[in-house]
Amino acid sequence: MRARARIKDVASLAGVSTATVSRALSSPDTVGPATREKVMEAVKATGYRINAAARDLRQRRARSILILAPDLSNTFFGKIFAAIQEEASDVGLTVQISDSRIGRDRLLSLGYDGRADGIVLLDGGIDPEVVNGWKLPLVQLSEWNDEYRAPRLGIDNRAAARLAVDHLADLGHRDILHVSGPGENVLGVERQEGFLMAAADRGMTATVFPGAFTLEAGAQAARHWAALATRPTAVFCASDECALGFISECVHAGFDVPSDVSVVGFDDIDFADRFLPALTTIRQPRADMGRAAAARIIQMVEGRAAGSDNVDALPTERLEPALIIRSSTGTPKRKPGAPA
Amino acid sequence: MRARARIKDVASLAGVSTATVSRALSSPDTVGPATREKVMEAVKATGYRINAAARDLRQRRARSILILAPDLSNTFFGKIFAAIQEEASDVGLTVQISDSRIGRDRLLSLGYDGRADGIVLLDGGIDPEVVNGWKLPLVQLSEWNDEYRAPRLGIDNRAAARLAVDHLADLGHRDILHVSGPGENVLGVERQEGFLMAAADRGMTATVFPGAFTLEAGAQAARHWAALATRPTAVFCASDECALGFISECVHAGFDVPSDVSVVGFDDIDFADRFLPALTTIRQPRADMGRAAAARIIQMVEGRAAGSDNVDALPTERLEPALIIRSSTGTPKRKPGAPA
DNA sequence: GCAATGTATGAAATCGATTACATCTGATTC
DNA sequence: GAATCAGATGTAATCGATTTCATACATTGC
Repeated sequence: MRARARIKDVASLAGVSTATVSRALSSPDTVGPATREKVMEAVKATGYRINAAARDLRQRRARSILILAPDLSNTFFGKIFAAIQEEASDVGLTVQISDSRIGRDRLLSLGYDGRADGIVLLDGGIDPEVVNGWKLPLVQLSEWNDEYRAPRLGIDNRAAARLAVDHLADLGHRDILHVSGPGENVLGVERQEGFLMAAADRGMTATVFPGAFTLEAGAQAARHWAALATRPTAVFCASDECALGFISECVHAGFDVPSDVSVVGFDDIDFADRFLPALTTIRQPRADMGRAAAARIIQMVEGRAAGSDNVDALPTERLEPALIIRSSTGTPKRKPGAPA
Repeated sequence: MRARARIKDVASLAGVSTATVSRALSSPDTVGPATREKVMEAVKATGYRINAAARDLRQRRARSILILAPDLSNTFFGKIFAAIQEEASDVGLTVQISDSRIGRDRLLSLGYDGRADGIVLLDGGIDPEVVNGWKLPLVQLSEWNDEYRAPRLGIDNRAAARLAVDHLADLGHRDILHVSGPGENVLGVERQEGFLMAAADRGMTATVFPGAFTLEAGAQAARHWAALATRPTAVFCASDECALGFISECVHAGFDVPSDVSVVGFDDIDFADRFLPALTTIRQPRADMGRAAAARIIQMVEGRAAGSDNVDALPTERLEPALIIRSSTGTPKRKPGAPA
């Protein structure tokens, strides 16, 4: 077997023109049944597969979507990637993936070189000039940035934080701590705002430690917490990883969770329910988020191909977070010496 | 601003031919300095970006590599994806990603439609006919299959299992259990073989529970273990997830790790050192694996482009696993009633 | 029996770049 | 001053598909 067969080879083997082969493959009902048969045989005989570059060039589409995320190794993204890829594959689109922190020029090219028909953006921290410079259908997922002209999909992080705070309030906690996400991140900021507002509404004493979404940030926050003169009886962490880091460090320091401190995480990663203690957390429906983003971007891409022009303006979509109560939260211990 | 600028637009604005623009961009030193300047200005003025489909068609390369993995959401792959993407991006290649279980025909197309120059394959379970049917540079990473005609990169799983067994033997365990990977998976098979051989060499009693790489498989194995009349004092699990599931279930059933049972995992995922107890495990250098695979596939792709023909035949490469000792393993409890 | 219509097919233009080859200019050599 | 050469640039072919338009033929209606 020599080089790849081209459409020309199929055509001459079948004794028809390339136009007919093309038609037989892409819209079979426009060619005669006998011809179609001949073509299909020739395709099989030559092992012909379409050359995507040639087709994409002619049709000015790429049949591919691009996912941009700030850190591909973040376990939070895995399920989202999988869901997007599944939806995309179902409609014949391939998926490209790239770290969104690869440098301005490379990034601009990615959205501009005709290899992607649409972009799912999981990073709200990219220069808006770059993002708005792309002339492609774009969906913001999970994170967002008000300056991007693109619809947003994700949960309401303020409301989600309120779920956590209300749960702790209901358990009887009066003095609570938040280990926040990184300061420049919208998700962290909104969760913190939701935390503070909800705590105020419930008349609770609220403290915030600036943190990050990482295990290490949680561990560090735990050390600060432990050093406090009067320690809050409950902690709401900006991510599950942060929460697990917090718990881990607390336990190592001799504290018990939840009797010394209740901990609520955020995300509901796979390990959350197997951790010891199993983690109470706010679930983000990551697979749903991925599916919704994929559906939206596909709709935009196809809509654009079909000529409707206002598909890009479809509105923001909210998905529902849920409070998952497990074993890392409980009622606060009575203060030593306090009345029963 | 209208539609995207094409090379023709740049050429006429700069007052040169398209050939000159092309040369000014791809090999600047072959055009005169004044011309180069004019072209660059025209590029800036028009906002021109190359159309990748056209370039790829003409050059018969895609400047893209494809990663195929059996489950994109598996946390094990994240670091690998990130490492590959980083290396690829450095040399101007984009990365496509797909689940490798998307159906034979789609899969065949992926390696055949000219959109990828090379493939990194993380799945040893694909029909060899499909894999060998691709006429592309190919690297097997982590998993492999002897019938694929492609170099392999990964650790020696038998030797890795031996590290775990030796560690347990050194601690004084005499009766050990292995919760294996899924039966059809080479990684699971080799780890099991390594386990059995090492246990035999050390004169230990060895049992195997068929399992999987999942949390749930570990939990289930723990229930079986707990039900045993004489329980092995140590367990080697085929993955960290499995190990965490095992520990979690044991603790819930009232056992203590490591005093009732020592547990060794495999992979060293990020959570391993924050779990309670911190998990003793075999580290797979995932970032190194990704980097090595990327380097290899890039070498093959460039080599092929440069005309050398035997790059595909480069040999298998072994990376070193390491035993990471943490808190989930310890000396076995003396049997009740046994002499001190 | 003839115009009108529809169906199947082919020829050739097209998508937007790269590149082989031709041409032109000016410098170098003898 | 002619011959040679190198460097810069342009012309046109090319990559491999899709799609417009034209054509050939069969079918329908009157």
